[in-house]
Parts: sequence; C-alpha cells; structure tokens
Amino acid sequence: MNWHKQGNIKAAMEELLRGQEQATRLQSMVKDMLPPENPSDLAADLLIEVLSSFSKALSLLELGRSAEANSPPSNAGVRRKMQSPRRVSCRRRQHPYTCRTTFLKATEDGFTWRKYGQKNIYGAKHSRSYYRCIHKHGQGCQATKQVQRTEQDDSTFAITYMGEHTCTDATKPHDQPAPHDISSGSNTAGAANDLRATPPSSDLGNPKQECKEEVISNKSLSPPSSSQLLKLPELSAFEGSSPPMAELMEAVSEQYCISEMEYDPAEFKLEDMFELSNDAYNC
DNA sequence: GCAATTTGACCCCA
DNA sequence: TGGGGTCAAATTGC
Repeated sequence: MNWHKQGNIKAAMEELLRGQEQATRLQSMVKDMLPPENPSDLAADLLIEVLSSFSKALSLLELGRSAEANSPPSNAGVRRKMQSPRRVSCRRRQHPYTCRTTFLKATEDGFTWRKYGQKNIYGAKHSRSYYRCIHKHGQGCQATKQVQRTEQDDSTFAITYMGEHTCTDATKPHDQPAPHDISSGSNTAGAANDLRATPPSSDLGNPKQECKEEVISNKSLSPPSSSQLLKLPELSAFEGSSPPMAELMEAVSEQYCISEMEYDPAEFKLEDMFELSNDAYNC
C-alpha cells in the first residue's frame, strides 16, 4: 500500500469533511435569509448541489481507499484495474423506504435500537452492524440502521438509516431537532453538531429507493484562508453580504480548492473513481 | 429468567 | 454465483 497516497487521501477527506460542515452551516444561513413565501432560490439550490458533491467525493474517496488498502501488492508502475466495487450503504433488496447515510463520531441518535446482525463486509476493514427499531414488533416501526466504522477514521461511524420511525419512542428527547437533511436544508449549525439523527419524513409511498448522504463532522470550523480561493461565479453573488456569510463562502470555496490540489489524477486513478461513481450512486 | 447480543445459516439480487 | 441483508438459535449479562 502506498502510505503516502493514503495519507493524501486521508487529508483530503478531512478537508472535505470540514468543507461539508461549513457548507451545511452556510445552507442554514441561506435558508434563513430567504423569504418564507419563496424558499426556492438559486443559492439554496446551488448549496444542495455543493453538499451533494461533497458527499459523493467523500464516498468515492472512501471506496478508493478501501480498494487501495485491500488490493494485493503489485509491481510499481503497473496499473491494475480496481476490483468491481460493492455498493456502499445501500441495501440491495428493494423496498420503498428512504436511506440516508451520515458520518458521525457517535452512534447515539436518541432512538432505541436493537442489534439484529453483524457482517464482515467484503473489502472493508470493519464489520457492519445492523440495528432495527426496538418498537418494530410493538408498534410496527420499520426503521433500521446500519453502523460501520469508516476506514479513514476509526472514531467515525458511517450510519445508514433506512425507513422512518413510525413509533413514539419514549426515550426520544422531546426537543429533538428536525432531521438533518441536505435536501430539505432544515439543519442549523447547532443541528450539525447534534449527534442525534432521524430518518426523513417522506417518500414512504415512493417505490423508488432514495439514497441521501450527509457528513457531519464534530471538528471545529477552521478559520478560512483568503488565499488560493476558487471563486465560483455563482458564489460571488454573496459578496457584500454579512461577514459570517462571506467567511463561510470563502471556507467552502477553499475546500473545493484544496480538494483539487490534493489529488494527482494519475495517482488517484481518476478513471476508477468515475467507474465507481456509476455503481456507488445508482441507488 | 429475561432481555440483549452474537453468530451461523439462509435468502435475495446484481 | 457470491456478497449483503435478515432470521433465529445460542450465548451472555444483568
């Protein structure tokens, strides 16, 4: 394994995590600025795209690391086609429930779960645990979740929620915030640091399975640098806005810039990433 | 003794 | 055909 390459990937993933957190905060601020009667706005839509890009990049890096870490040693300079990747965090069996992946430092989310299985995942460093809501039988709650440690950080869990809680969990805190959902933009900076998470409240009748992915990092927001900023045309619309907004926009831009600088496409097998993307997000 | 967890087996599906 | 998801018996802990 090329430890130097792995180190670059890990550093890039950490930067992406920071960037996503900052973008999430920015999304919350944008939402607050929009008039309630017309919540749709180009900036808000763009932020959804930004967050989606962060999620996809992180997952692709995760897959890339997994494949790299588990590939047998090969001669230097010999390019080997990556093994066909398995889907990550998306159940294979068809059901109408939504699925949503979060990356958290803890698995606590305010609900009571019962573990019903654990599997060693092919090519994964850590096994995956399967939980269902403790009220599955009593109240017919169909919510389940899968928990797996991420490979780049053993203290971070990739938690995939499937289905939604239909139960009235007595242990659930009353002041539980709305689910952190990048598609709804309902989260706030406080919610981003809140480890509790709930499945989204929609799409039960939609037979097409959805996968949303979010990354919540507990790491603090680092001060943005004014150098090396990738100035996106759409983001320039925020110039002249309140200082926190401008600061966040710079921070988000920086994450994009770092992401580009950290990777040598030839080193990271960019074509493999595109191959992976077709499979990993076809859910 | 009960509840939660573990783990091997089975089923589903790409 | 094989990996992922689920089931259920066995095991463990309180």
